[in-house]
Amino acid sequence: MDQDIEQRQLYSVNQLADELGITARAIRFYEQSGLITPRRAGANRVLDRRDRGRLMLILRGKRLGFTLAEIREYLDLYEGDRSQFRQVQKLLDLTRQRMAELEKQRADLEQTIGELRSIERQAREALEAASKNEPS
Amino acid sequence: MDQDIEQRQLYSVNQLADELGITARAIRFYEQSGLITPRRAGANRVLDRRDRGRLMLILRGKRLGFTLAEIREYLDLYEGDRSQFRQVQKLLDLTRQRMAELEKQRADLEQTIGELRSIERQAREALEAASKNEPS
DNA sequence: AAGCTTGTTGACGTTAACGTCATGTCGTGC
DNA sequence: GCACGACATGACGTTAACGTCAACAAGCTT
Repeated sequence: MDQDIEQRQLYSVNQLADELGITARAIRFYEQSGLITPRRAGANRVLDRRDRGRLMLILRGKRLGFTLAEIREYLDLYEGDRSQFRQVQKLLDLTRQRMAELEKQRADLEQTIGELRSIERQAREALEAASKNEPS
Repeated sequence: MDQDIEQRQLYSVNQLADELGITARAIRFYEQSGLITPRRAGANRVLDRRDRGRLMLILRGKRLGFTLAEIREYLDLYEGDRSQFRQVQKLLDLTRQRMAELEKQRADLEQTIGELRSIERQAREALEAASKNEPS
């Protein structure tokens, strides 16, 4: 069925770790922290597309400076029970809260990038001026 | 003179810590790490506008997920010797490198914000639909 | 003079997010 | 049947960025 088709692609810890540029230890740690729940074949972990997707979200979260605990909440946003009022309310709250954080971060980012651009321009001009005065 | 006018505003560690929403311990730690070098009045630290500015840069850097070591490099960009070729070259390199990082981060950020918006919309619609079916 | 406040310097504790062994198991090729 | 490689599970080590606490000093205030 569809599931078989969709989830045909399977990985071992090391395979996926390699592909994502992390270590198997990290993946095991994420599992232990409850961020992913890969299946098993005997004792061995078997990761699928879904695990891969979550791992990519985890890595993005880390790049954005979130802790694993925060990332966990974020992941829950995706798969929370969307049928109950309370759940949806909480979802809405968390989402808005997180968005506020991210938008502040975006402002910081824009400003910093702007300043770096300015520094870069100054440095470039200084080099150009120097090469005019001292054409080796 | 101008300096006296500009730097009239002075702070104790705790004053400035309060204002910036951090602790005095953190400020002392930043000093120990070489990120700031406040003056002294006897044994007591005396912080001025410049220290305040650097601290704000430090905090912004942290919000952007940089380590203190990286922030230190970043701060040096602002006050590095801009008269020597090697220095300026290095400055240019570091700046561009950092800008690349930040622009990647910005992409991550845009995508995440977009996803959160979508989740928020879904949650909002679910709530609205529910309130139509069950008008308490 | 005594006490309170606000500061100082160590020194040690803490948390997050893994890294790094040590040791054990399982399937496979030879 | 045995070596080998890939995996597993503890257990302990590590780093960054402070928190916390003890012990002390200086400057008021009563």
